[in-house]
Amino acid sequence: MRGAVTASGIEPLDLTTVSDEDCPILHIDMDAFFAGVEELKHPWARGRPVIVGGTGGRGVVASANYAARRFGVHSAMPMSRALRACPDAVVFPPDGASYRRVSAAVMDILRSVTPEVEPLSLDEAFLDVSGARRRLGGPVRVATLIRERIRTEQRLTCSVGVASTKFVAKLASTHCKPDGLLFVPARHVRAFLHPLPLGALWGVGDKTEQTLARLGLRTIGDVAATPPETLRRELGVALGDRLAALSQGRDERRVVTDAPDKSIGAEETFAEDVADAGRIGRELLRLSEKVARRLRATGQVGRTVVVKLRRDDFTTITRSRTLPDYTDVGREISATARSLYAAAGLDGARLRLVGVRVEGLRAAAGVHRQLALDEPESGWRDAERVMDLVARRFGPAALRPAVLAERDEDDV
DNA sequence: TCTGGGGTCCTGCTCCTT
DNA sequence: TCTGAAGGAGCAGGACCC
Repeated sequence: MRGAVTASGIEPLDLTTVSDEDCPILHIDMDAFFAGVEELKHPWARGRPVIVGGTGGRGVVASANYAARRFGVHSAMPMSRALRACPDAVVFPPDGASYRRVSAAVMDILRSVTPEVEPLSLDEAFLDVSGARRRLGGPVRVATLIRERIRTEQRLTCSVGVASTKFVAKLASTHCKPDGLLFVPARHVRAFLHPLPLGALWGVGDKTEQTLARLGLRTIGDVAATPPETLRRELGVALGDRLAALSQGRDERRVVTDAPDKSIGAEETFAEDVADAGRIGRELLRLSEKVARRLRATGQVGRTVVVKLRRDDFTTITRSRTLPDYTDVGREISATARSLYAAAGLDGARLRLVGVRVEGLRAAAGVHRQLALDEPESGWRDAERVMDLVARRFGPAALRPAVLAERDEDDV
């Protein structure tokens, strides 16, 4: 689809009749990105249903191409169910390195258009192309150019929404998938938004949709017609106010090019539920080392350690502790994580998932670290930096704590 | 049907300090 | 010196997004 929203609906795009001057926000969304990259790597799979996702007993679909989607397959669907719906699908396990490489190339294309690029994930980004007008033309022309370059240089398709705000641009790109371009002029925003279902609103998932449905609301237009006090009372101040604004087409968020990380974490679902405290402790150590490595690789330190534990009945508890000092040392993170697990009183409980996350991040360079009285100046921190160097040279499995040595580690 | 992994944001509560 | 209010930090849990 290459169209524009008009007073009478969506029509073929004709810039001689409508101006895109006040709509500088672009939302670029790659079509079935992971599946598309796999099709490039494995040309024999082209034209067949392709699913990317975990192939273990508890895997879910991370991405499915449009041939697979015709069978009802969608992301986050359990793989077992996806394969029942589409038994002839070709299944690939996720290959993060390839996706990151292609994503970086796509982001380079976007940044060659404007430095005002806000990546949302590997396959999505917002752009503010106000500054590119003189060099490249108006927003719709820039969107067309980007689509052509991604197609010819990366052999992938994407969909682009063009609008005056982030929220509407994102809805527009979703609306024209796959391989589309949709321009929503500022004066037609409400006509575009109001017929859409509640779930299209940013921040409305299953629970919120049920709450709003109890009030008899079905569409974004219904939300727009509801008094803000009612939304606040039912959903809380923050969400109520946000939905009231979005439903009217108001969205003050700017394109942010360098938002700092708030947290870094790692988690793992066991192939089968685990009750053995020793095994859970080793998993917490492995995840802590992984998180610490990522902190050091990105030059960050953090202060709050959060442990996530999910029981076999899917109830999830979290426990956190804020440390006296910032850290990027795996030993410190794992000692805290294991002590939080011990204090949670889940000894003997069957767990399906454990996770470790570090919050309260800062740039390591800006943090002066206070040594404890009994702490040598060169300790685990230096040892782990040497381990980083070894891992970079010989691979991540070359060096690891002895208690993890019996495990194959392919996800570091 | 049976639910991954990486995140952000919000709310409500407790505790501590001023 | 005691007490209560206000505000901030820390913590736990839930909802949501891709």
